[in-house]
Amino acid sequence: MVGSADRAGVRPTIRTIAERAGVSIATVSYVLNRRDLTDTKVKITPETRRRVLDAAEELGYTPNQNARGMRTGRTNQICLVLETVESPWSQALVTSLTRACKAAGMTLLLLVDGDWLGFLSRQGADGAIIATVPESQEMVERLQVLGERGLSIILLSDEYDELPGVDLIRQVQQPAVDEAVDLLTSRHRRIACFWAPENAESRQRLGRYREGLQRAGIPYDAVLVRETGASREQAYRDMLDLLAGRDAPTALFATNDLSAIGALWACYRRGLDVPSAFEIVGIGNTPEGRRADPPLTSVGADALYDEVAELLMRRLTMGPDAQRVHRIHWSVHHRGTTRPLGDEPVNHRRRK
Amino acid sequence: MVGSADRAGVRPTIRTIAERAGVSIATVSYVLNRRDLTDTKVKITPETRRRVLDAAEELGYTPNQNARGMRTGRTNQICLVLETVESPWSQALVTSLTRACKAAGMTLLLLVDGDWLGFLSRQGADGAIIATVPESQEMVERLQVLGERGLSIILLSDEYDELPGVDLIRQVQQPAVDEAVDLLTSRHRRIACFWAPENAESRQRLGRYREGLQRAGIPYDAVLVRETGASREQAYRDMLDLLAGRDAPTALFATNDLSAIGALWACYRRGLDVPSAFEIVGIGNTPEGRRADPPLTSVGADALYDEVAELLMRRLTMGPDAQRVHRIHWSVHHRGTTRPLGDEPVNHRRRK
DNA sequence: CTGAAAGCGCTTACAG
DNA sequence: CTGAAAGCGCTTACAG
Repeated sequence: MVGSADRAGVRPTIRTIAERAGVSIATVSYVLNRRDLTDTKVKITPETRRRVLDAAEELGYTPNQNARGMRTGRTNQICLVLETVESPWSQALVTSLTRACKAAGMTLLLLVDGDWLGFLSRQGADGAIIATVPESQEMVERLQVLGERGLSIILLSDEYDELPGVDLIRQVQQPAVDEAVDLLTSRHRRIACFWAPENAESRQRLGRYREGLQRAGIPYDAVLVRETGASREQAYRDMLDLLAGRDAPTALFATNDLSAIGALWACYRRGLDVPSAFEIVGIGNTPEGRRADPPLTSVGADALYDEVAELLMRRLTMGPDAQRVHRIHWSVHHRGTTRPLGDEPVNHRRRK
Repeated sequence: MVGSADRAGVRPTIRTIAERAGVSIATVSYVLNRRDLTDTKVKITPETRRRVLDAAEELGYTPNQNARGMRTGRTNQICLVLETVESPWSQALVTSLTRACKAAGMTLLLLVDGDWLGFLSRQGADGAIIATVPESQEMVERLQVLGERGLSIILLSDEYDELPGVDLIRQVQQPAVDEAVDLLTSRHRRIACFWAPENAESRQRLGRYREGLQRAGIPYDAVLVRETGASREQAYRDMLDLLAGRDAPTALFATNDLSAIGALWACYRRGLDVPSAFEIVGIGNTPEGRRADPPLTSVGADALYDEVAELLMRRLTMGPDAQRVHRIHWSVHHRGTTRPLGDEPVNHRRRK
């Protein structure tokens, strides 16, 4: 004697369970949400509880998130918005947040290059980490509105001093970036720069490179500056090209870790030892760079990824507080692709 | 004279719009869903339409996806379940699906290593591509139930002959893998193998390697077989180690493209030319491998990623059809890390 | 100890 | 041309 809800193709609801267990839907809801165990005002006999649980089990019941979300306003979902999934930076963020969400019993949803603002507007998540740059001022405003309506939003951006309604993670990059450039200019006169024209941060870093050269009295040479993007392969090719040319560089300032890694292979391919014959500095301080051989010297934050995850969890549990702008200071992480500090300058190889 | 819904922190609903525009909520819904333009039975005067649209605009209205989803049963979301976001294989899938979803006006959600079954059970998406192996038989059964209840599911797996309720994409790997092994054994006697013990497919490929050696009468040498995982870095180190040892290999059969790429760098670092002095075959036919220098010879499907995307869209628009098992045949993609076919065998380098 | 009922924000068949 | 009303599947304050 099966009810209509037993037909294949029909999802069981709490009503189906209630019928089968011979109780009201309220009782089913209480049992399923363990309200009878947590709230002293709700009392259910163990026997009723068992019947409900058994019925749910037999029917293969799973709650309808849409209904639940509409009622409670919560989704138990976190949204991470990424520009690409291919950068080591994104991957580190995914790793940190996956761990944090799992521990908190939440589901992490990645949104790559899609209509994330629409998704969030439609109540897709309780919190969001925006690791892509909003394309327009209007998007920023809509983001703020969402934040003011109660969505926990963390924006990773240096573009704004503050943004009411959202948490802003600002990275104080410049001092450390300048320090890295100065390190190279103190040891080299032919320093290549790899950058990504499509990336605003990379453009700024190119600016720091140029100013650094100026500080050191080194003339700017356009040949040494290559648009590699954030690509191992293009960097590899450009580096081969540079090394084959006359008056080749002896060091590289790469505006992202991936292009630094690509350059590293090119050095090996040409039999150039790093760091004794060639020095490389990357930017981002990514796990990927740390795994290179030798590990990449890189400018970046210390523990950005975990800090983001921690902030999100705090917001979700405690709500916003006064401190909504978070400054993360960068530093130079000296590793294997630069020689130890205090090393005397190498004799600059001149073909002339 | 602002209504209560104008307060900050309160989302406007169609009711708010209706009040402001002086119409019923039904009219608002019709206008917002363009029913008045598409359904001849619904007629709204242009003037009313304008009033509704203006009110929605002023209030910053966005539909509540939970309510809409509960009513319609649709989410307009697609879920891609991935084991990791770091493999080139995953990335290629993300690229293809992002494009397809965008074109179809759907939102692609990535779920990495989370409770994807729970997410799908709770009606999180209209369709799902499962590119991770379900951990238990029970999960497979739950997946089938979801499929039978109307969720469009595509499972990428060779573990099952068929799975009622879901679309199965099976990859016919073996003939092509054997062909690649035979190519190497016809030219080399010292052939390394890089594999990933945690990966079932990789384990099978190791089996094909061993059988291939046997076919060619080449003794199995455990020294040449390394557990590199799917990691550039570990493969790089293992390859350096192998090349430094006595009786070094002259070719590599890598069970995934990433480890093949890592080995390639190691060859360069050691000054070994590829493919003239060392040949490498990877598996996966990934974009990442194609971007290597030289492009990696790799065994894999031709256009797997786009085919998956296309199948999904077909299911979403037309529903399931009789053909629910899809076989994709692999082949050997000869590129730059192997010498042209027909080349005479190289003289095997022996240190002895 | 349990149930009837309201209501979350939508969509849509139906009535005017 | 437009509106009143039912109902999607839940949760929860309230009444017994």
